[in-house]
Amino acid sequence: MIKVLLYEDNPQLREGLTMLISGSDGFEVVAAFKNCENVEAEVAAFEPDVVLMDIDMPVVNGIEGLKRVRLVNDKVKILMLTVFDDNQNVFQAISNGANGYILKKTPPARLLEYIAEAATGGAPMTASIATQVLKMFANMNTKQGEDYNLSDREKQVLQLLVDGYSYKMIASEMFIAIDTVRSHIKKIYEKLHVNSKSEAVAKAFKDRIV
Amino acid sequence: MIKVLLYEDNPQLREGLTMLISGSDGFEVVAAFKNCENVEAEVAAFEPDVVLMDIDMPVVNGIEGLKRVRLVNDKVKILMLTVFDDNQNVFQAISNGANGYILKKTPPARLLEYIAEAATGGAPMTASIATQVLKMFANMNTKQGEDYNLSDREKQVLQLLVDGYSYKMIASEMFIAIDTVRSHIKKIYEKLHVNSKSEAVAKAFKDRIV
DNA sequence: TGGTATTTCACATGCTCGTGTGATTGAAAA
DNA sequence: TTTTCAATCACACGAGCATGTGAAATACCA
Repeated sequence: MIKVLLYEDNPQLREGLTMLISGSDGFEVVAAFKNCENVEAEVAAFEPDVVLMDIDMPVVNGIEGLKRVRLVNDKVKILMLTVFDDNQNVFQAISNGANGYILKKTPPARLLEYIAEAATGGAPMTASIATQVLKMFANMNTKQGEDYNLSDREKQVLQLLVDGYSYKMIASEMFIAIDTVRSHIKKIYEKLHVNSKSEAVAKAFKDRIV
Repeated sequence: MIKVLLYEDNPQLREGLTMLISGSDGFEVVAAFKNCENVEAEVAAFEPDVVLMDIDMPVVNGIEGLKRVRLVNDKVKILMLTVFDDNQNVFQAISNGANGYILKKTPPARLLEYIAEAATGGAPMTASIATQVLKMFANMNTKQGEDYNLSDREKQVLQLLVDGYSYKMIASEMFIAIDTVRSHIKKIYEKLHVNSKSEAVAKAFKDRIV
């Protein structure tokens, strides 16, 4: 028996979902609330396997509720439920440890499958959400900045700069004269269009040169 | 009719998959190869809707094949196929624009569903993979650095340092004396355990203070 | 009410950094 | 073969930065 705890502000939908879930073999709604004001206590009290959490709720919304639960409980599965596949919310939900993210327009039979999948450690997602997640993932690892055409030696110097080395330290680390370090750094500044050590370091981080 | 292009080094499995897919209504294997040596040309020639790409192949593996296709074609759907839900490969595949990632142990009926889902823009994933993806996502956004107990004023100064301002510029920007800037920065260095501008900037980036 | 932390400012010293100018070597490209 | 460029080193100057010491006003907490 999969125990479900439900958060949904719309009374009709709350009723409907409760009837759907509790009316199905192997599923049971242990409680249903209209917002997350006391979500920590409620999760602790009812010990659900899966929490179905609407995102758009008054007073305390679903994302906030998710955060609150995760502060004290990493085990319970939390399925976010929403009308829109809004980019920002998806990101927020996943970053905060949601186990799945499904749209309200999901057909009832599918919803039950998703709940079961979440209960067994899966990560059910509506197709459009899954696509979004992959795209976000791909994007955030693609933006390795422009190629500034740094030579190998210049890259080494920049790396040491980023690691907090002074000119003197770089010189001894690389077995070259301090004036050579200067001349490398001068070229680096030209190529990065900066004119100080700290700007170069900042740019190295921003553009993922290091 | 969904046109599938298949890459799989194992002859038995290649045959089996071809028969399964081509034997199903609405699906057709337009060609099958044992590695990705000429994947760009083959994708261009056969114009498949979905590419089924094994990861572990000799000569040119699936990840490399994925990269090659994505250099010239962002439209075709690419479904990665593998025996292991190996963390590194999943990450690589998704970062390089794969549309889905499924395990070979997937039952035949399910495989066809997944292909269809990929063709219509979804992102089919085996449950264990989906879970991994969410965890990776959650982890990479959780490491919000320690709290160094910087005061508001100190945070402002640090922000300006990161943006490449000199002491003089910070002073005029904040309407305070340059010596005040110095004293703020001295405190910042103490709190961050650094002793230079560029180290502070680096630490600000690393620990997401900015 | 007194300790603590923040914010403000001042003066001084010495090292670090940015820049200018110039030179040599060796390897790769035209 | 000449040109170009990366890498190396040198000297010098001035501005910027790190640090030390000291102090005063404000605010908050116990």
